[in-house]
Amino acid sequence: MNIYDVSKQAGVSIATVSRVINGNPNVSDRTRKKVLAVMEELGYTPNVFARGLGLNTMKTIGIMCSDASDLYLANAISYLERELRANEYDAILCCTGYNLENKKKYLELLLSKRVDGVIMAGSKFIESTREDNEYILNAARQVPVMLVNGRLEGKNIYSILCDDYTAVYQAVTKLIRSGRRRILYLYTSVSYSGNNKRRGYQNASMDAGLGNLENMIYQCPKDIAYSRDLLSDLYRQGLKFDAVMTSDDTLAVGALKFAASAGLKVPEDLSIIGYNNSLLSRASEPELTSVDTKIEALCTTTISTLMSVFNGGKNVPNWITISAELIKRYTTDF
Amino acid sequence: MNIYDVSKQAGVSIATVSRVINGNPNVSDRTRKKVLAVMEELGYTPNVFARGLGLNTMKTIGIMCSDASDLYLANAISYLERELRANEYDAILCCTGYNLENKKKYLELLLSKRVDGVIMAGSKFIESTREDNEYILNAARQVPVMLVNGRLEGKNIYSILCDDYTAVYQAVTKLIRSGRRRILYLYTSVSYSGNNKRRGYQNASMDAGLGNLENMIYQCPKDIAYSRDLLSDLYRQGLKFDAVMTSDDTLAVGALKFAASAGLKVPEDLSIIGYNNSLLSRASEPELTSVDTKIEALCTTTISTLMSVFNGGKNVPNWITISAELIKRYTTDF
DNA sequence: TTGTAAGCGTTATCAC
DNA sequence: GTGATAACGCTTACAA
Repeated sequence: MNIYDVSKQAGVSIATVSRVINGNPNVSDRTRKKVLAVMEELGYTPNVFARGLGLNTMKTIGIMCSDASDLYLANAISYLERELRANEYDAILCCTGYNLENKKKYLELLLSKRVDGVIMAGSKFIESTREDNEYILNAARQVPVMLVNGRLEGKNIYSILCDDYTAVYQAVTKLIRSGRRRILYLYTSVSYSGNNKRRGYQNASMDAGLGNLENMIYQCPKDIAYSRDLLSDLYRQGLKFDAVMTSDDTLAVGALKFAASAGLKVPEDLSIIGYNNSLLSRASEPELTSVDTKIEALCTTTISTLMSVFNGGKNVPNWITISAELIKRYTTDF
Repeated sequence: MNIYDVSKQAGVSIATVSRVINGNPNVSDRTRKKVLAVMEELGYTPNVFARGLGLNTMKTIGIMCSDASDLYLANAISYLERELRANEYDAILCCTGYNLENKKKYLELLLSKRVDGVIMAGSKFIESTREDNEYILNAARQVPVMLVNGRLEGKNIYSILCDDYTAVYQAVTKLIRSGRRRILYLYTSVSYSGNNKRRGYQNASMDAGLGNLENMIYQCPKDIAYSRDLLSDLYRQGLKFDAVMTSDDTLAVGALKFAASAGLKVPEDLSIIGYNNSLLSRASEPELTSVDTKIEALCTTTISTLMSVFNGGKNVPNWITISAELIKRYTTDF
């Protein structure tokens, strides 16, 4: 069942059938209807491989993410896929993990599959040295590369991010204004986004005259139990703190568990702010005040930008920032 | 840059180059090395579209899921993708939502993309009438269809599921043995898996001489607040219950919130059991006793089964069941 | 508006 | 072992 069968049955040439398939206007209505009818009758479906060969594209985008089961990334994937499909693109999913060599390998793999573009979801794809980011710059020579919540300058590379700096700055400022003085900052990892959050924390406390609080900053694996135990340890060691700002809801839930175990009241004795406004922020008790990082807006913007690139749009911005929003719940008293 | 360029440069025919690419043993070591060297030198990558055209496959599997941001499905997707990639298959992700027409449309779409197989992740693809499942039977005429946690009999259809019946039966039996008599059952939706859970609940209470408890069974949207409010309403209306068995951790978290608001102690006044052993079961306070439904095992089994089908394996079972495991935490006192 | 024919870059079947 | 060469099913100039 191919284009020849259809053309024969419809009494036209394959070129005409092809025109009908591709919506070419240079076909008489009568012919178009006839061909369409035959296609329907024969249950004909164009062969996408042959099509890909001729057009050198299969309208497919590679989505790379470190871990599709991560709450934040799972949401991102869901939105990205929805938007891609709305634009008639398929999404090939590629979970890379966190190892650089694997990320390189998988990017190569996607390119060898001739995807029309690559989306890197999450901040874990940008390394600290220029050399280690070379693989992305190289990829961008072949197809547009979209960084959802990552930042890298380069031709054909587009960064769409949340304004994490301002988000944390404002959240911490609110904590300070509500009377908190010893605010702990817990973060999971260093990345462009991670650095911005940290800067937001430090600048907010500097601007409020509390110093940069270097000794109030702690890294912690993205794990509830780790976070809880880290805080318990610090508490036992005598560190005083009346608030915890985190870079992820997971850590905030850990802080909540620490508070419960230490007999601290939230938010009276300990205020806590989460990040990402994930499901966790509504599952915990009390529910977390958290920063909504606007994943959906990030994703829709990513895809619309990508489509602009495909449509040859001039002046497509390489760097788009979206504002976050602080969602107040019950772990803060402002 | 194509196979002709390589063949010219290497001084062999394209047939030989093709043989090298495809690991055909009928090539002398000397020639193979030569060709490999030229491919390397020229940075040649085979064109997957041409390849697909010739082989009529691009080693791609369509993964359908209702919602990639759902905790359970996000995990499933993550495992499925990992296993597919380990077998050198790509995964095209397709989030369908819950509407039947959309599910049909997307399945059609995937088939028109000539995927080599379709995986339906989650129990939401099987409808209650034979007629509404026809679209799956039809698809199975073209490619193998794998149902992860769904059940449908048919040629070329493979169901891999968790033994939900036994899981719930045993969990409820434990509740009864620990002294609970008025056990509420909260479930999110009817499906093959949903029915089995419900049967497990009913049979356990029947077998324990507590009757079938028809009036203790309630449906509730998969939402923390809904679950909390439903229980609050029932409680206010005077319904007595000393335990809640749920079909999903989300509902169990809602039960926890209800307990907190009603001043009920967990597990003393109210025992709660969640389902799926998701992140939520560790984020809540106290942490949920929950049924681990072995998603990973389900997914690895799904892919290994699919590979057996591709390899022409005879006697590939159409129905595989995996046992769940009850994870005891702090919302039960057994 | 329609048809002819030349690609597109492989794989696979023959010969040799 | 290796090389011609015919598929594979489409798109797209170029002609008519």
